[in-house]
Amino acid sequence: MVHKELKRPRGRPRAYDPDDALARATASFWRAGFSGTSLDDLSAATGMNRPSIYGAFGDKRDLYLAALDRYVEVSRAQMTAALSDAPIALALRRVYDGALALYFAKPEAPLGCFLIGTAATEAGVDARVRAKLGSGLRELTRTFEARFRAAKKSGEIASPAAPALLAEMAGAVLHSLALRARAGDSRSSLHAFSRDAVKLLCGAAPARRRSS
Amino acid sequence: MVHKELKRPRGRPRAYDPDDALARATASFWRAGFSGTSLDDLSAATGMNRPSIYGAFGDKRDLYLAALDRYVEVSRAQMTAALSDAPIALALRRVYDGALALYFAKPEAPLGCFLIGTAATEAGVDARVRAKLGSGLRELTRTFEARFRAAKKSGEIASPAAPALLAEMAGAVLHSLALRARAGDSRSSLHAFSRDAVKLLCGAAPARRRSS
DNA sequence: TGATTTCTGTACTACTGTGTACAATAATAG
DNA sequence: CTATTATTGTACACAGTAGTACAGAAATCA
Repeated sequence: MVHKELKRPRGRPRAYDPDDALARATASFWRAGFSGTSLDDLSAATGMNRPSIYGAFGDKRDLYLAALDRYVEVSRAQMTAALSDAPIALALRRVYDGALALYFAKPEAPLGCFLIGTAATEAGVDARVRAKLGSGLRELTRTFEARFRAAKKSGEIASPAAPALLAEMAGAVLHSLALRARAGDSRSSLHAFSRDAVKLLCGAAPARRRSS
Repeated sequence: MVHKELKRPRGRPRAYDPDDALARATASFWRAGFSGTSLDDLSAATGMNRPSIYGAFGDKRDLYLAALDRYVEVSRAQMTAALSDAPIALALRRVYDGALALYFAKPEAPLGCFLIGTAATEAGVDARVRAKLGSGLRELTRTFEARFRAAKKSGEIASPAAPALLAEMAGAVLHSLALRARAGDSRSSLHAFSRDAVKLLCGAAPARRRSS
């Protein structure tokens, strides 16, 4: 963001940063869901007045869909980074640690995963949300599967289970962490669960570090 | 329709069956969530007019909390029945099959689990909902754990993993099924996943599977 | 400078949603 | 039959909500 304004557009400049505003709108939706968040809430959170919101993002539903897209994109990037350049067990631990850091980012109330915490409800009435939720989750599973496949090939995995199954199980653990975080389970208990789950899925033997 | 009434109360008789009305209200909330369901929706679904709803259940939030309680109660009964009097692998398959039957009960749109589909969102803003969601999920895990503990004792389980971990994993599979059902995954793919997961958790022969 | 463009802020409309007042209704009790 | 009690149905009050019209403001362009 150093060299940003190469050419300023014609009219009055925006009083907000679109990406920052979308992040703040996401945070609002994250807390209360789509239906539970009003435009006044969004206006207060983003600092934008209503006409600016409409001008920038369209109506409330468009804004929510944009927030979903952004979340999926950020999650994918974070997960890909966590999974690369590490033994499978460490990689999985990094994925789960990163997820928990996100789910417990706000100290006042645990949020869990944005998709599970808000899109799952909206999926019941909005096919577009359901499609985004489904594709987001499936992509996540595919990413796990690719990593398990590689691990299997390189002999990291003791379990005889197929990579596709291990990927679905690893995804299930992530879903469970997300849900239970929002349900009020303690971070430490979820952390412990994630550690044990990794051992179970990757084989009880420690990958490259002493087992604890 | 008419049961044997012991003694009719004094005033004008109710035009509705409270338990049936609660079930119908649950179905409405299930589709659109708490905030997405209006009192007009609830009135139409239950056949009760608004004052009758207030008289019978209190306000909208009270009604939703009652729906949650009812759902947890029904789920517990169904799960307990599925887990009893069967080898662990069969018992787990019955639990998952029963869950999928519930999640896909409506042909027009997959609903998934009522808790995950609606309470997870509301938990972000309502501590009572969060508490009910949390206790409901934990009780479920405890039920799994008791069954795994018994299975371990009787030698049904090959895996060296602790019953508590296996229970959390079995719960995670259930959470994942519930979520993915609402996200639009096919029933058959979820059924296949549940079967393979049971094999993995109960320590049966490895499965060769393809991703779908 | 003045014209043009684009965004901002206020105010407003139209609608939806929750909760309630009150009279009518349908039963029982004496 | 009359009094009493509990529920129903209509109608309404009132707040919240989504979306928009329009004038003013802040920039560029010629």
